[in-house]
This record gives sequence, C-alpha cells and structure tokens, in this order.
Amino acid sequence: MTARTTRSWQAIRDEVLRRIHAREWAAGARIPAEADLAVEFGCARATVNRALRDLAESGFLERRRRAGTRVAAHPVRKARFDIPVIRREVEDRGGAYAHVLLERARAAPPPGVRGQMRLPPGGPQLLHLRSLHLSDGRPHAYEDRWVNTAAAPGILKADLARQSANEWLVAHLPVTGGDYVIAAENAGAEVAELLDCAAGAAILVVERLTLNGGEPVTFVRLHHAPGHRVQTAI
Amino acid sequence: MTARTTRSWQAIRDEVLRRIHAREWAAGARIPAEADLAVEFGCARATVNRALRDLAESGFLERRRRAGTRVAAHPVRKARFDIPVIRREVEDRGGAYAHVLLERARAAPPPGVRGQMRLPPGGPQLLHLRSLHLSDGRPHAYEDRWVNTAAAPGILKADLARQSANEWLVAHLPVTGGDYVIAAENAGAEVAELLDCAAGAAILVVERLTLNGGEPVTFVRLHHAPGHRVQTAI
DNA sequence: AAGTGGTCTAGACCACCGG
DNA sequence: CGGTGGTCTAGACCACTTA
Repeated sequence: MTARTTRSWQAIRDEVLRRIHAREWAAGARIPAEADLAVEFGCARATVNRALRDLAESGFLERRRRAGTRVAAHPVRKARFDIPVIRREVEDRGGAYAHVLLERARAAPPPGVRGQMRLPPGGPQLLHLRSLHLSDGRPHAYEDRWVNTAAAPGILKADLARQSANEWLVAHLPVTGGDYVIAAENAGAEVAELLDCAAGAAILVVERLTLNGGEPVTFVRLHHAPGHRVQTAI
Repeated sequence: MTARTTRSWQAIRDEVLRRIHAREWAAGARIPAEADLAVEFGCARATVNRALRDLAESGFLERRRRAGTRVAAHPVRKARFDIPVIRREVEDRGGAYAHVLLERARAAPPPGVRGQMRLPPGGPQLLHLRSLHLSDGRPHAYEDRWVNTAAAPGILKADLARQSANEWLVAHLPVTGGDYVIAAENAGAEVAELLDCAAGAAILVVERLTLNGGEPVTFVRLHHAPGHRVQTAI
C-alpha cells in the first residue's frame, strides 16, 4: 500500500531530508512544528516525532523545546565504528588468532598513565600487562595495558596467558564510558622488534580508557602493525 | 513521583542494563518478550520497546522478530565520532584557520583512486585539488582531493581559493554515504616539506569517500601534521 | 501456524524555555 | 504565559521468521 508507505516514519524522514537537501528548508531555518507536519503528512504526531528525532540524532536537525526544530546550520557528519575484541578483529579478517603474554607485574604507573586514568598521584600500584596479539603467527598488535585492580580484583586470579586481559575484562566488567584516541607514532626500537618491522615505521596507535560507573578500570595503548587501517562506513 | 520515574523508558533501559551486567540475564540468553516486561514494569509495551531499541542500538541486545531479544554474546562497543569541516576542527581547538590552494587541475586519476571512487577505468577526467589547511599559520593538514565533476558540476565555477572545496561540497551537496579510513604512514619528502616536519615522520592519514545517492562525489586523503589525534568518547 | 518485534494511532500530560 | 518537543498509554495491525 503506497498510502501506508508514505506514512511510515522512514518515508517522512526521507521527505524531510529531501527538503533539506533541496533547500526548501534553508540551513538554520525553522521548520514547521510536529503537529503541523502530522497534519500535512496525514499521520500521528508520534510518527513525525520518530522521523525528526532520527534526523536530529544524525545531526541534520537541531531540536529544542519551545524553540522548535531547525535545520542544522553546520551539518556535522557522524561516523560510527565498532570496537571489537582483538581476537574477533583478527578472526574477522580471516586470520588465526593467538596472543603472547610478555609481562605481568604489579607496578607503579608513570605519571602520564596515572593522569590518563584520572587516578590521584601516589595511589596504589596497578597491574601492568604487556602482550602481543598475533594473526596467523605474525604480529598484529602490541598491547601495553594498566589495570586498576581495585576496580577489577578478580583479574589477579585469571590465567591471562590463556585468555587475554582484553577478553577477560570484556567478559567480567561492564563498560559505562571512556575515551578513545587514534594517533600515529614512529616505531621505537622495542616496538619495531616486537612488531617485526623497521624502526621508525609509522604505527597506528590506539589509546583506550574504560570506565565502570565513573571508576577507571583499564588504560591500554595498542600499537598496530604497519599497514593497519581502521575503517568504517559513513 | 518515583512510580513515574521507574516507568520512564530510561529507567527501564537502566534496569535492563543492570540485569545484564549483574548476569541476571546471561550473555546469549533470551530475555522476556516486550509484552511480559511491560506487565512487569507496569507500563505500555511501547515504552519497553523504546528502552530495548535503545540498548540494541548500543550493541547490548540483539533483536529479531519471532526469535525474540537476546543479550549480545559478544558486546561490541560502538564509538561515534564527528567528522567536522576542517575549518571548524581547527577553530574548535582555538586556532585561526586559513587554507592555501596548491593545485587545481583537470586530470585523469591514478587507477587506485579511480578504484576507490568506484568509477570505471577509462572514464572522464576528474578535478584534482591539492591544498594545505593552516592553524595559526602552521600546517594542520595536507589535502589531496579528487572531485567527480559529473556529480558536482557547480564546483568548476567556485572560487576554491576563497572557500575550500571541503566547505563548498558540504554546503552544496548532500552526503548519503561513503567510507572512512584511518591509517598511519611515514611522511614522504613532499608531504614532509608541506607539513614542515621531518621526512619519515609518522603521519595520521584519513581517507574519505563520499557518495550522493550512490554516486561518488569526492575522494580525499588528508595527511595530518605529526601529533594529530582523533579523539572520541565511548 | 503462531509468537515476536516493528510500527502506527489518537489522545493526553508534562517539562522546558523563549518571548 | 503559552507553544514546542518529550514522553507515555492502550490498542491495533502487520512483517518477519522460526518452530
């Protein structure tokens, strides 16, 4: 039924998007209220609301009570990408996954790490883990991780040579927030040897801080082997 | 009113999330149907639907008709980040923005670019643009862009020395999809000179393909100055 | 075939906040 | 103050998929 189709919230979303792109509704301008659009499209206001809410989430519209809905003046594209467990990242690319635990020690983190983890200076020691993730036996990523054992006491009893800290944490602790940073760095001598590449090679570095209810759980730096790409669809 | 609060969709979402994290509902297990939860929470099914739909979007639940709703076996964190116009990226960091158009020519793209743009071999020439984005007069990013003039004819008349191609395209053409890739590369001699850094320095490279209704519009490679970080909150 | 999520409706109340 | 979006309800029909 076309009549039904043109009343679906997706159809309304597409029509609104068309008007934005066609400049029928100019950037920054106010668009009709939900109630008016509902009359125009011959549907319930909730249906219009669903469509406009979706467009607002995508960054095309800005909505405020009383002030109404406006076409975003500076449409900011938003991209989403997944942060999988590394084992899955490797396996999804068709590689056989393995990992090697290089170091496991309780230690005081350098001030920079403590700051990144939002922990006060002079706090307790943390669990320091260094490991190598392999794809088909070749280095995929080198991981340097600090774990706040106060937030994850159980990890002290885990066999991290069998199950990587990455997977243990995902399986045992919820993540309520954190930070994610991507940068490029030249491989130092140690990283170059671990990743079996030339010193100075451009390395994609991912830093990740994860929080559980505001409490810092772990901070990890992942050095990916040269050529690694983070990809996402817009 | 607490009774009202506990019936809001956010409250239901939080309670469901709590049960997942508390293992009351195990990973991979099926959870009660919407109708049952609506009875338990004393609310309308639409309210439960809103909560569960939100959790599914966040990756905590997997929903399928008839099969029901399950706790995601491998919770995949999803991060969102903004793709702003470069001018805004610079200005948001407190820099004064400027840009320099280095080259503007019609040319045949190398096969790799044509492939990335999903254009057939031997097609028409494209508009090739190279420019430098500056922050407080210092290099911020070097841009190498190809524009499919068949999809954006108006750009041939634009004064791209005044308004960057980036902004012109955002202002004149909708974006319906594309690809986004982040990688690390060693600076070659040309890039090093343009970005005023040492040859071989690790450079964060962003490749972006944008489509308009399935038609390729532009493919751009952005080489960011050393030290650049792409950051997002999880 | 039937259970489940996806969506729509018509109406209602409310929170917010601009004029 | 009053208009606007945010949300909730009770009910309904439908699409999909699996048992």
